[in-house]
Amino acid sequence: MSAPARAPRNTLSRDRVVARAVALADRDGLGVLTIRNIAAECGVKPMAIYHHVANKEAILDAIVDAVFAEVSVPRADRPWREELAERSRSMRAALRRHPWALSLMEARRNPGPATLVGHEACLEVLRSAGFSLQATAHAYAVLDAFVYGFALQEAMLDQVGLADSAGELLEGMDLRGFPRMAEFATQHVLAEGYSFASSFEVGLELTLDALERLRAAFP
Amino acid sequence: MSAPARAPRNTLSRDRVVARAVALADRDGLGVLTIRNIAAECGVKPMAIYHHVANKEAILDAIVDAVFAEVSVPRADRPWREELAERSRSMRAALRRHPWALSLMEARRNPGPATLVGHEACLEVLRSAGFSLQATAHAYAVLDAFVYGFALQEAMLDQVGLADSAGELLEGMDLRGFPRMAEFATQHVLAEGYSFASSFEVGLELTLDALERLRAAFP
DNA sequence: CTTTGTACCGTACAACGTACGGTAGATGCT
DNA sequence: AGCATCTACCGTACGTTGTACGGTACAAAG
Repeated sequence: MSAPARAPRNTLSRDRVVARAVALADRDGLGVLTIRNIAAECGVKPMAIYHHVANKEAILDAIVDAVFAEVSVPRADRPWREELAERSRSMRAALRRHPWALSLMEARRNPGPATLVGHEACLEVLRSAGFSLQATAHAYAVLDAFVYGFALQEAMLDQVGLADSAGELLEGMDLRGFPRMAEFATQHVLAEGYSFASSFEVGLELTLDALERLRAAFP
Repeated sequence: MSAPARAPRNTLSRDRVVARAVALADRDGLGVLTIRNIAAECGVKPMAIYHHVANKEAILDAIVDAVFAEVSVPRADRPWREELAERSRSMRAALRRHPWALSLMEARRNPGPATLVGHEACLEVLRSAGFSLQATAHAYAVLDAFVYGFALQEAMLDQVGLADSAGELLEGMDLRGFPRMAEFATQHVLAEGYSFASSFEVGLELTLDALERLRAAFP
């Protein structure tokens, strides 16, 4: 009789654990992201995980940073507006691929390398474009607020089930007493070609316009 | 011998459970928000909770709505810009009093009455101010994105320990290789009178300016 | 004084994170 | 070749979680 199914050696590594954890969260949500499930996803028994990561917190830190690693890093030698627009689109796309990242981000304590590199690059772009320290602070705060906030709203809308045929949303929710929401739902949301996402580009351009004004206002 | 310490009747109610849960989360964070702790906070044994709420999910739904209930509701018979500014400030303040609310919001499935009332009022304000349905959709998305996103950043900064004397932050973090962050930290963050919060008013005004443009652009 | 309904409680269970110690396969030394 | 050592994976166990199920005591009603 051979030994009872021990995994071959070196099936695991910190990076593999993190990658499988990301895949698991993408597929089934944060709720099933348990050490036992991650281990199973890696084809390994639970306690094997702990030889590659300190604890579950470290995994959460790592998968958040993995999301940031997917975001395009802006370059200071090209026009700041296009670079920041591209990074913003890229960030929103990443947060949409990994909707669990937002609720995790808020509670993380340790930034992680990809996060830091991204911050550094954005600061470099703004400073190189002639934003003062004041203007940079305001600009970065305002732009990130828009991107994070928009992604958060998209995540919330997903939950509330706008993914379902929006007609059903109407039936399920009782809109008596909410005439404006009813109007909005029937005449706008249900209209041909509506998508919440379309507000992103509109808002992004307005926000970038605001940054221009910020640069002038805080020289 | 009398019975072993049974709580007097009617010590509990759904509202009391929710209120104690909010207080507990404010004091010690989401991590300790367990049924057992909530029960203790209410002076009651764990299973008593379940006679007033269906399950923990229902409590989470309820405390999120409790936060929204603290936010000022804008009035359509006054200037839209001031009303929405006031609501935005009020929302940010509420999310700062209850920083756990943001991470919860993303995953909530059932809006709750205060949430719905708030939405209705904002739509009413915009529509009454002459925003078209298109403009209203974009405007509401952009404004809420800014407010939620700003609050999210404030929550993240709290976690990363900007609350500590910012000098310590610098020592703890290794900023070699991140010259712009170093510059930013030493010359701006550490400067007299710096506060991240000051970007809120700046961003809010810019965002409200953007709404004006939106109204004109989508008639 | 009994009946009934409601509000609180005790116990139990499956699933969680993880401490602790064990074991097997690879590697290095002689 | 034989042995020691190191490393990577595993089994067991403990405390804590949400909550199903059934019990119990108090209040009101008849």
